[in-house]
Amino acid sequence: MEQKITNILKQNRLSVTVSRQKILNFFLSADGALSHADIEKNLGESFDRVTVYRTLQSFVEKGIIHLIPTTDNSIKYALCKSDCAPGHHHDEHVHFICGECEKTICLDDVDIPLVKLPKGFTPSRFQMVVTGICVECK
Amino acid sequence: MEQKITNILKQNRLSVTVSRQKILNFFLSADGALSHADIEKNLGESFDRVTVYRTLQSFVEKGIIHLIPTTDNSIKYALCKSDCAPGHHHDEHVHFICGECEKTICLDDVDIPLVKLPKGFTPSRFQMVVTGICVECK
DNA sequence: GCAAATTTGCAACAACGATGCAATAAATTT
DNA sequence: AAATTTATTGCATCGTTGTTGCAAATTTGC
Repeated sequence: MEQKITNILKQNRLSVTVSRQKILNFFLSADGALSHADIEKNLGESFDRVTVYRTLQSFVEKGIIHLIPTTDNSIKYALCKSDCAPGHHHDEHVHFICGECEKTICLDDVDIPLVKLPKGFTPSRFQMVVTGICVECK
Repeated sequence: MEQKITNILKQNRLSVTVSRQKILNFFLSADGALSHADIEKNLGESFDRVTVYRTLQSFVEKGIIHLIPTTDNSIKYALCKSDCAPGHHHDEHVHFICGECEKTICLDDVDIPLVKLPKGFTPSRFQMVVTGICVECK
């Protein structure tokens, strides 16, 4: 586990630091998407807010995690599947936001269906968010 | 036009005030989705920030406008089609965010395709965001 | 183990959004 | 149409979120 985390960081040409290891570890153990606040809460007082922000930024840039669109002015991050590469994300799955537990869940097995756009629109990325009640909450 | 705006407000049991009229008018004349900042910029110094926030909130509650999910921690609002009702939105169309001009466009004619969720998930709302380059930008 | 390159923490700052309360404006009543 | 009730606005204030510059501390490569 320890080794796996180090490998992921090295593969992405990121220095292996304690904060990056801890944050990445938290993503690997978490079941859903995480917000900045979730991470800070989990890490306690060990790191500065700024460090967390910068760590998340670098993870997004390297394609280790991806952003999930929300309507509530919050940013959520989730681990990318292994076939994500810098600049080229393969997170083309549906995200589910539970209105009860507020968790954001990656439905890795649910592909985003294709849609036909009007003439002239060139899509580069499709994202789909479903709101409702998750399995756990009922 | 003046009359149309007043009617919309009255139909939704909202007092007809200058700020609400101006903001609603801006939505009717705008082609894409608007952020709080867009609205403040457009209105100039005429209204307090708080008034704009509260106006947008009440419009969302009444179903006059709806929220659009974004990944950049900003809130965008767009006019609902006429068949929106309080609590029951019919904004089941695709939203397009242009990476060039940064505009968010409602593709009213593009329906969100149905997806089959895993057992136990009860969906209440589907949203789809496509990023890319819009007609205007190329 | 040492020098160069990164990363971290701190301080300060800006933007965004919420709330309580008094002043103002709109809707109702008579 | 004036008076009363009701709803909205503006102001002050506060908290959260996210950014930037810079010196101190770590990591990396040798």
